[in-house]
Amino acid sequence: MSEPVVTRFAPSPTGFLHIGGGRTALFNWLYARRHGGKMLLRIEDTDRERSTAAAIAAIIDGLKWLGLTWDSEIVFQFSRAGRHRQVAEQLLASGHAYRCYCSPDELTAMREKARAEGRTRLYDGRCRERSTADAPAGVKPVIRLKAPLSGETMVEDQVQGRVVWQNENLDDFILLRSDGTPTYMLAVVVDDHDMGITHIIRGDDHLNNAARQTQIYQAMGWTVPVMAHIPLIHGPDGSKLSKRHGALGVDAYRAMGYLPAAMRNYLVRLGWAHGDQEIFTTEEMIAAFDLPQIGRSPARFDFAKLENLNGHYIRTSGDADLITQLEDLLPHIAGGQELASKMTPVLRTKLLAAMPALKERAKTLIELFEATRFLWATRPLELSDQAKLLLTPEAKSVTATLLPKLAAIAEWTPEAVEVVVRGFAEGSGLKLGAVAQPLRAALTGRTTSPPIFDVLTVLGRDESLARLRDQIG
RNA sequence: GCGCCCUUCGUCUAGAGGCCUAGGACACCGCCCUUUCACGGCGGUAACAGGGGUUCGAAUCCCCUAGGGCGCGCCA
Repeated sequence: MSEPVVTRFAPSPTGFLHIGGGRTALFNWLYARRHGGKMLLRIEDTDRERSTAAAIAAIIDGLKWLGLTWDSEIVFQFSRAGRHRQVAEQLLASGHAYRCYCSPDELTAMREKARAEGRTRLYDGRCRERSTADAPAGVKPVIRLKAPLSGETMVEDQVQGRVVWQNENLDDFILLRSDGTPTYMLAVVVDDHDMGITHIIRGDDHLNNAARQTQIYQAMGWTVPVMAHIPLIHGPDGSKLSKRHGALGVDAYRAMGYLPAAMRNYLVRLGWAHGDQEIFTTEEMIAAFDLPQIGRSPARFDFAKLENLNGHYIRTSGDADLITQLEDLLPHIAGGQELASKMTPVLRTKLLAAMPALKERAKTLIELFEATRFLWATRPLELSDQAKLLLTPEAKSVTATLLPKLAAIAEWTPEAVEVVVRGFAEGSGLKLGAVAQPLRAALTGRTTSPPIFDVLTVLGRDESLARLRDQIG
């Protein structure tokens, strides 16, 4: 209650914003909102080789799509290198760090030897007591933290509980590289401190780093922020999330037709629960979210549940809003640009009219879009060659009576009508679904959702026709 | 190899010693609704990793084993 909460999301711009990062951002955002605090965004671009402007753009774009906003200006870590170096020098001056002249080759040899002898691969601290007078000429040193040799380092984690490391299992890690740039370990601590971060919420792959970072905080005499290490998301088979599973950029989820609200709801329930509640509005999430309730075991990514949730959000979305969502989606799917150019006020009116019936049966925006294809299609509708094989004399005769209506309302070619009627006539107990099959083939050769209004039209039901007129105009 | 973390239905989870013959959701299977597909309703299959303790009593506490994950870089 005393100090205002400040959280942060700190991705490294070496790729897209993947689903795990999205969840971490969500948790940080929720926690900040819950406590009336702020969430800051820091781009950890100290790896100049791998950081790209495209990745930064993708991360920002992904966060915006998820509806996650950050406060203040974005902090670029690389720009703070001077400050990081200053802290390293300070640590050196206070005796909490030392210069190490070990060459990469020497370190590799040391690790190889340790491995061969079955010992730990930690740095053995050989330069710790080496005086500068003994420094080999021409070697640019790195600066290492003079970590405590005995005792223990403890992290009071909001998710993991109290985690303790014996200090002999922690080594003198590098703070400043030989070229004067800071390592991740130093940069994170300095930035989190300078940015006034009160709560660090991040993936539990950083749990081990938390111990080392705690040692830096202690060496500097700084207050250690509250930490919460959340379990990583795994693939459906329990292994590490790979691209094959769901380690896609959030933009991929947008392209698959998932709604931001559904993503948020799915992500927040992955590893976190609030009793039996499954559906959360953003406000409910904010009100209920808390760190200790987050589970400690990794959760598997399940597309089926995401889809179910997405279907729920599509059904409960406003019709006009869905059309907006579809328009936003168009640029992200194949051939979408072309279709986008076909959007007219008339088409929009038709989409709006059809939406109440269509949104009930779509799990993704892609499915919803496919269900509207009959409205986008150029009329008269073409008959596929495969469908022509279904034509029979009986169908043709029945068609004659329905044709005028259909031509006027649905703009079908005679052949298309015949195919459907034939399918309908083939068995008295024929289900509408059976009719839909040849119909699909007849229309555009597609095997996607049946254009239900067109089917009803063919059936000649006055009621259906009236409804069709009302809804599609 | 060393260190740290984890382990309840197929999946996400509820569960903080008796309320548990373990609850909810997704998925799956039936039935109902329905002139298709959905939605909705009703019902069903399905789990405390294994073994030892502690306790009158353990999914809940302790130990061991097994399995999984993460870390051990002049990457972040």
